[in-house]
Amino acid sequence: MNIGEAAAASGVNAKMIRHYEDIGLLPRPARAENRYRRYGARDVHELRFIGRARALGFSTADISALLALWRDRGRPSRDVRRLAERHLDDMRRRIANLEDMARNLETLVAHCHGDGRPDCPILDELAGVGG
Amino acid sequence: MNIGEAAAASGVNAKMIRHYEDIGLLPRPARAENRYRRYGARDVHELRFIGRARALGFSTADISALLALWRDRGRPSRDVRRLAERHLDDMRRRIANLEDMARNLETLVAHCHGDGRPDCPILDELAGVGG
DNA sequence: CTTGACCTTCCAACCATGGGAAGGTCTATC
DNA sequence: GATAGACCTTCCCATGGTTGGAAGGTCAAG
Repeated sequence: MNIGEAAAASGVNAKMIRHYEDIGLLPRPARAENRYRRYGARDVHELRFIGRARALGFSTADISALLALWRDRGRPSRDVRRLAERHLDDMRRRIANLEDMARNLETLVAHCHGDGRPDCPILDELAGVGG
Repeated sequence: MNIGEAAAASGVNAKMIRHYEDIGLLPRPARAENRYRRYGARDVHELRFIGRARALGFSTADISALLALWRDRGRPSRDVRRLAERHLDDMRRRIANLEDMARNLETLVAHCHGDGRPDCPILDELAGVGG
């Protein structure tokens, strides 16, 4: 099947399929006589794998490692879990950062009249007034 | 004062000060005879403003708007608050996305032995096994 | 005069994704 | 068999925030 069909079948668009090939995440596929890329069921399977990993927030570097682990039937599940835990920690850190910022901004917004008057605690805080 | 002192005084490093100038966030400063940028207390104040806004997660585009609102003494606080609320919504969306991913991955990690055995629900899920 | 710290501009990289140009190929329809 | 439209190819560029470095000018202290 051509790249467009593989994209439709996997949910990964053609542009990204070429990109994943570029960065070595996917092996270079066989080419037809017209130089079109040719994909099979196995490729679509890997593309779906990538799509699901992306949906869990894994970076392409992580996905590369996950694919290698997946291809290696005998790998210890320890390795997979460790990778997932590192990613989880990273996400928790990002969440905590965002929540910190959101909480602070929420407080400021709550104290801002938000009407026609010019005085505004949000700008005051940013300007370092009384902070 | 030179850019290095302004950086030290504001907490925004020199590289970023030049960048903010490039993208029009800051006015181009006066230059000394040696072409060095010259900054004053007002500039340091604006840089601190930018630093605090970045710490609240505002994009440079938002900060540009906030600076304009700040400089305009008569602006209605409504405008500031609206901008802040949009940013808050955006952050909440990002948090929700991350939490979704983290929850899903947590479940998978919890079900993975994480020992020497090869079977791993994380890879199974990514591969679409039983999913 | 030399050394080292500072400054200048310019170029490039990260990451994932998307847009688009310029050109080749296939398929359906007239 | 011509033409249209959908598909494919490679290539370059942009995003956003930040960092790194190269190559060169300037200044202060020794």
